[in-house]
Amino acid sequence: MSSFSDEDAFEAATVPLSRMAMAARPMPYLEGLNPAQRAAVEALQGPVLMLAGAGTGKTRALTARIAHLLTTGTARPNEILAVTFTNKAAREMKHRIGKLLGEAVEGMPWLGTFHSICVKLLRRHAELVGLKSNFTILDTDDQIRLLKQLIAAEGIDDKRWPARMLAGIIDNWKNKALTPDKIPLSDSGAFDHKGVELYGAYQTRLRELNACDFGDLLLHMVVIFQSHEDVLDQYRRWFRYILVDEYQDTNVAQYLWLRLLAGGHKNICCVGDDDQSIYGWRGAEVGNILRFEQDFPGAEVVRLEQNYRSTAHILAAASGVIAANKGRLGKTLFTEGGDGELVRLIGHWDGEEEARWIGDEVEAMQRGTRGMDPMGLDSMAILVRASHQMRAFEDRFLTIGLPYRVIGGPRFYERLEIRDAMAYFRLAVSQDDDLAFERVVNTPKRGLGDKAVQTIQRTARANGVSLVEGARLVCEGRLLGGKGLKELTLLVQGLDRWHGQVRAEADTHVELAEMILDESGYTGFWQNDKTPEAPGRLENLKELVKALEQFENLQGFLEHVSLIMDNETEEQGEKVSIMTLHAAKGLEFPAVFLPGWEDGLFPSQRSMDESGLKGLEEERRLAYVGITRAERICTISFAANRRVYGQWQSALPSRFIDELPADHVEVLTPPGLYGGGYGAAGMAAQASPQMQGMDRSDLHQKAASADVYNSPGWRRLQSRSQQRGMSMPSEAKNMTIDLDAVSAFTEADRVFHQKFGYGEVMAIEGDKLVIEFDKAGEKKVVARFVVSAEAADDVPF
DNA sequence: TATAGGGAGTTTTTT
DNA sequence: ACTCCCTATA
Repeated sequence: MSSFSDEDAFEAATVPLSRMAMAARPMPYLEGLNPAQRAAVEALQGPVLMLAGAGTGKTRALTARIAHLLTTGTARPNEILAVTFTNKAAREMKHRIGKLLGEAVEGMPWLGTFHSICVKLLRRHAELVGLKSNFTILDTDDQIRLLKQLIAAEGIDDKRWPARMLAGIIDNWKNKALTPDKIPLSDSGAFDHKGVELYGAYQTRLRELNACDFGDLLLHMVVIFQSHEDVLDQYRRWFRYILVDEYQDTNVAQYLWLRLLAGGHKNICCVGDDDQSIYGWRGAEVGNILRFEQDFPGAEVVRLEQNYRSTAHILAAASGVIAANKGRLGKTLFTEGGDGELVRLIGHWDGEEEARWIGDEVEAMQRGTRGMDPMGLDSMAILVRASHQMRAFEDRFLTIGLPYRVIGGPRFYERLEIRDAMAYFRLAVSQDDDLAFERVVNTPKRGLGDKAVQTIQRTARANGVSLVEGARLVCEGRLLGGKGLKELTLLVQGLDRWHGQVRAEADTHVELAEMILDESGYTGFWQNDKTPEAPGRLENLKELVKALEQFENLQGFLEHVSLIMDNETEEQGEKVSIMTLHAAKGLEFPAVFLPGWEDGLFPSQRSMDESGLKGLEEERRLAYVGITRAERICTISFAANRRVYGQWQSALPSRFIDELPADHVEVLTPPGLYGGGYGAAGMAAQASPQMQGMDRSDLHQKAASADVYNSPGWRRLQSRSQQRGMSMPSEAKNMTIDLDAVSAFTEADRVFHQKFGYGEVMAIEGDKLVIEFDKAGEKKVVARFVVSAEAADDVPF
């Protein structure tokens, strides 16, 4: 290809041609778009904010927009910068663009996550921030280990000032695009007044190691763009059209990065939903999306409000909750579908019963119930606020043999065995990788403990060489004793051999990887391990080697792996999904269960304590995200009692429950309330209320015990149900709300509690009683859940 | 050097 | 209650 004018000629000839082509070329991707989506697709020039409510066909509009840019000849694939947050979203988008345009579309090289795009850019310009282009990317573990060393070097007590904390502080600064010299005075007290200094030391150390952490990928690029106008200009011309997904999740660094790149042509289209901003705690700034019109004057704002996912009742419930937030851009979701089922609300005695009920309900829905078609387990999901809530469900589902799948959890590449294996690969590629050496020097056990490692470090530092070189010197100088010396010599020889193989490219990199894991003794280490996890770990190692096949060589693999490996182990089989609300964002299920709606748990107390109203509003958005995941059936539940950190605690229903619009909610009666919950009547009712063909109001009449009904939240539900013409259990209605429950007891009283049985009052603390139970030990219990022992004797449990 | 037991922490999570 | 991490101890 001649260096000039092929491109120019192409350009000159194709502009008019492309116009003609535009008229002629079919645009099937426009078909079936609603007017708002179509507007968002066709507004190609200038800044556009696409406010896309949950389930409004955002990805569809976004991919159609890209197809439109390409089909009309407005941009070529490599001129479009399209950014997502996760690899999954990037893959999905690639896939869908491919489908829209047929196989003809050549890969979009600049469609990817913020991080993967920044890595590509940073490898080109690494020298501008003092790195070499083959820098390594540290993950959180490496980061902590490094910081620990720096903290120790400063002589700081890492008990009071843990490395994790410093890592968090530094991450926050990086999220805000603050380099060590830019930290505001107000932050100077951070980490015992040593934070800023340590941050500086950390950055220096990273540079020495030719490494950077995840935050640096963005930060370095922002610094480069800010200080090298020529580089910025180059990319401004290069990326003629910019698209951003999940804009409400961008942090300051990402925002600056985008603004710098879009600064020239301002052809930037940001897609997002301020109501689904749930990542404030990791630096996301809702303000970015709220400010878009100020940042880009004259921006076109398109609202996608027609929802294709949920029934009208579900949308109304979600809208009712989110309406309590202030400072929203405002959207009104609507559907052309039917009302569907009311959102179901149910209170339970405790968390175990809640899990039991949901398990039964899942099975009932699987069979088909109340005239509804049977539903596959894949169609159902349980969404919890915090991962520890999953346990109750796992326990329950295990006992009843209900297949489930937990989404989330540790990422593949974060697993111990994967990281160990990677460290060996890293060392084979580059012997300068001190962090990798530290990681594997005694894994598997080689009798090289702290003392040996210190000797190696001292030797390395004294000679100004890497740890591998230091180890070599230690071996030559026989600075270690018998077994350790022998093992270390073997290790160094192994490293040299593998490094030689990498350079010689004698074997395929897959064979080489297997050889390294084998010869290092790492595979054998897990084969000899008798813990139950060992087989799984070996399996993971196999998968790692398999993943290698997709790359040219080890180097290529290492460059990308930290950014692209994720949990793509697609388990087969029909299973109910259990995951956190955060993990559920972007997903949808015909039936969704939202358990644990209790104040303190959801909204999370910690979130409210730490971030006040802002925190509460983010929790509310989380509730909104949860409800809008449901297509047809949405079931919200709460428990009056729950074990928290080993202590039983009672809680009130979530304040979000009050915000549900009554007209769209149906209050179900908890089976556990019949006949005391654990007696025969309770079990019978609980087993299958629907199957027995009982009307709910019949069941209501049978309710006997109703402590849950004493909570203010339940009383609000009660009055609401009555408005809706439902009848509450007569016992519950007549039950007096005994606000002075505590005063009914004195120390040494014999009492009875439904869950813990008989016990003796030891002390009174506020509205709680400290009770020494005969069987369950000492517990702190809210007084109204306790009756005197004599009274209990009269009730047949 | 390996391991048992004390102590502290315990929302959410991507890259 | 449970887990992780560190330290004292064999």
